Amino acid sequence: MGKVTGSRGSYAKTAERRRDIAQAVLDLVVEKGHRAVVTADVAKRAGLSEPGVLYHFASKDELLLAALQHFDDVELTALPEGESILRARERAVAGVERTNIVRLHTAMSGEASDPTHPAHEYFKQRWRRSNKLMADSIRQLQADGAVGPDVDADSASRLIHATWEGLQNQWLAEPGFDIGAELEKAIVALLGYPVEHVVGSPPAGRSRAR
Amino acid sequence: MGKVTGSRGSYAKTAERRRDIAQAVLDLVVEKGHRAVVTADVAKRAGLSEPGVLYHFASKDELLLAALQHFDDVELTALPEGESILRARERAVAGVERTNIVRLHTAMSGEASDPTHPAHEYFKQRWRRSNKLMADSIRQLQADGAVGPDVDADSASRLIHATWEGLQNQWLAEPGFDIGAELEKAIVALLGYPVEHVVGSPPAGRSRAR
DNA sequence: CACAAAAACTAGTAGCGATTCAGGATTGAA
DNA sequence: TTCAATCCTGAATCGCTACTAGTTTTTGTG
Repeated sequence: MGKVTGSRGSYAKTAERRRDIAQAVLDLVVEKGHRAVVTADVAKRAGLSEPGVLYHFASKDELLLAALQHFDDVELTALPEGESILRARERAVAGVERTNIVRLHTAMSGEASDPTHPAHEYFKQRWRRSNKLMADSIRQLQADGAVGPDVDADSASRLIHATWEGLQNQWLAEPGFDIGAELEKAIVALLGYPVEHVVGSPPAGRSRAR
Repeated sequence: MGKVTGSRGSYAKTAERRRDIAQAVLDLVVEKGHRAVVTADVAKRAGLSEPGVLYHFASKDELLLAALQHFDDVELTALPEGESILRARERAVAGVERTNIVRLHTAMSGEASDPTHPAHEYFKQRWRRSNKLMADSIRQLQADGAVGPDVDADSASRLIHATWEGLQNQWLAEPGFDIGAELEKAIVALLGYPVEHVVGSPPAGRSRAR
């Protein structure tokens, strides 16, 4: 049933408020790790009461999801033009201050596989989008003759992303190997091509057409 | 100070009790998903009071860890002799009733990358063990001439495991592709060898020398 | 066997933290 | 200006983990 009356839509400053809150969550995640984040702290940092925060995001899970999405946004817009996204990934994981974000990403991706989880759709879309992006890129390389025509672009894309995600997990458990170098090795093996311009989306930063 | 007196060690039935509890947790995880598991239910199912459960496992995280380890045990011992472990993995993931275990595994592997998390050591050892296992297997294949000498066994092992873990995540978010077939493709690309006997450890089942 | 001492357990409860409720303040379209 | 929709707050509520203090069971020892 459509709403007969009412429904005026969000007020002007609401979008900004939501961004502030998401930023507050992100800050706290980076500082303390997502398990130590409590809604009270989020509220304090965002300059809002606790129910005030929950008015904008219905649950804590949605708060964490908002942080992840917010990170996607700021990360992507901050990417230096011309820098290979592959390299950007390496950078993204190397920074200690981002470790906690990757942790959150990994943990949530486990939780979110439950279709009732608020972040379910997010992760699903995320995989789709980045798989498609990279698959297209591979097809382009094939058209250019840089990659053989026998390579299944969709499958290769899937495998490259899987490798990336898995490497992250290993790296979290025990750092001390060059995650970028390993990934590149996998790409070369899968495509038979020393890639420098295969694009996709970083672990905690989805591609976005601003 | 060493214990001058005292310290009699666990009683006879304690190991069994702990197994019962771990089994109870595992059952509940399979039934409801790990997020819906509460210690009260665990206690009820194990036929014990709540503090009684917490006497054996200090926290809920340890309970979940116990479930994971318990699954490793029963899974590994139940593996039909002669069946390729690669195939076993495929089977393991395909079963719907195991989905919740994989979820738990993934989520926890995110949480556990924090060194203070109870499961930190578990996951670290797990990667090490299975990496070593598969690397040795690859070296064996190289000795047999089935795999070229230019392949870096350690790196390949790392990448295969990473791929496996990543494929699982994708599969959880959106099933509907042949996870075993994809993995095999990756293995072939990385080793240049149609492997049937490369061994490692399944996603939620570590190798154990009973 | 008895009996101390450690281990295994129970009832009760403290207390943290997410969520809800019942309003109050603010915004903006008419 | 008016007034409904939106946004936000203080004060509970409630589910859940984990602790405290004391009780029963097990088991080595004489």
